[in-house]
Amino acid sequence: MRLSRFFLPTLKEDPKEAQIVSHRLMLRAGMIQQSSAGIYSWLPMGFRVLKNIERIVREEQDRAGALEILMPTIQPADLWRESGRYDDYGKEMLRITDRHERDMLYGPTNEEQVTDIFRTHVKSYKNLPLNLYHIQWKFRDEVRPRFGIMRGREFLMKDAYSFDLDYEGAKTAYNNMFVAYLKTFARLGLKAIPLRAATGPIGGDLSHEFIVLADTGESEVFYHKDLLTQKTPDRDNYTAEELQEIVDQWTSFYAAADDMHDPDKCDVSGDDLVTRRGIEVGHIFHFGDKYSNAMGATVAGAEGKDVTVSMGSYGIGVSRLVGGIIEASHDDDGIIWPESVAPFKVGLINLKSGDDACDGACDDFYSKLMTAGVDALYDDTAGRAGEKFAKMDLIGLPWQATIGPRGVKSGMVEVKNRGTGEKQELSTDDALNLLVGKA
RNA sequence: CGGGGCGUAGCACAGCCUGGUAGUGCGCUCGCUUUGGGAGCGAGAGGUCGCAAGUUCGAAUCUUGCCGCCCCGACCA
Repeated sequence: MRLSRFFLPTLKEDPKEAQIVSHRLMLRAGMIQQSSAGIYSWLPMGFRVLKNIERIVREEQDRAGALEILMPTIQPADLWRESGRYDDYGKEMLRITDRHERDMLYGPTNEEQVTDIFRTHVKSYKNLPLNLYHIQWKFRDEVRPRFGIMRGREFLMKDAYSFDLDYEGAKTAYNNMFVAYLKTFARLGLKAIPLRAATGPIGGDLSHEFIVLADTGESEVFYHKDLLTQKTPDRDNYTAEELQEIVDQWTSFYAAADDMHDPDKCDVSGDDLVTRRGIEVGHIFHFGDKYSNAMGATVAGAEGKDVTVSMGSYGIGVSRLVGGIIEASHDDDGIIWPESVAPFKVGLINLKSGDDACDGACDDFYSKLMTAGVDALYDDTAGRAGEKFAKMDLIGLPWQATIGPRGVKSGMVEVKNRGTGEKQELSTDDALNLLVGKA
């Protein structure tokens, strides 16, 4: 993509409403535009990152055996009356009345909707286990939206729902998602730690939240330092026993958010206990028959009798992750995107647009990158060098390739790693090989 | 939901107290000079001062009401 043809409204100054770093950088890097409190438009740069995160989340859900569907944003109130949550949910639920005076709502979550799908079509234990997920916009009318995209009212969430015949099956489904989450967050370049969590209004008796460590996180977390050095599971198709082992291993270390942390009951000694701040980016629940019972989601068991299915739900805040990743990965100059989610892999800087030699070398290098399938943003604009460097650092592409009058004669390209700041002068071919290898 | 703050050009802000032709910097457009870390000079474009009512000869400025947004706390993917 040529920058001259792109839409990238960057800002030199900090918008005053943006207090935390991810919000500031997202606005400055032209990723989002606020529409109203807690509601944002996604501009091309932001949308690309959002889609990359969504893609990774989807791939890992698919690998874990979950099946993607798409449920609507607008739901009928009657479904929620069945579960009893229409009255329980309170003002966070955005309620809408259609032209026929029917009560509708903008879904804050989809347990009722998915349970309705399940009970309509699944009648036999032979069709279990089943895990259905979707990646859809949610709306929760938060009293106080803040932190930009991190706590919006409208947000993109992956939510999966598992259906099993009994508790043991449900626990395996839960463990399966637990492991899928470890893999997902690792691919996103994040250190995410699972914490035992209170189950809250969704109900149930087993729940973990996944926290990304970042200094600007909303809550304080306490954990054993060895938790961060655990090996991320990397295989597919673990058996139930293997899943349990992995979960047992990861949960054997002490980890608690401030609301669950009790210094008296914490047996981790001083140096081993780490205290940091974190952002919740995922949450998994086992809640048994809370919804299946209320809504009549039963299947015929092996003995021919109806059995109420055991369910769990598993959320990942996809849009929140955009902010979460920035919180976890930035410096004074701007964002540092992990390669897996970067909007482009390489930023190509033409230091002297309008100069025939520079233009020629850059155009040539750019077309080679494209031919090699490297997603590059080519700054072919007439700006000055400093301005181009600053902008490239701000938007945080993992690799920068700079071609200017100095190197063009000798056929050299300067390649910079945005994360480490390391620069190297390479021949065009070597630079190309390096960047192709990374993409 | 309790407490606090702010609405003036795309962004950051001054002007308001003490009413009298709407300003500054950045950004944007054009020209020239520059060109390896957010350039210099010159010339431009861009604002019904959040909305409404009131006071006044006259309101960005004073009064009242409304709307919007942000921050702190309690609550949440």
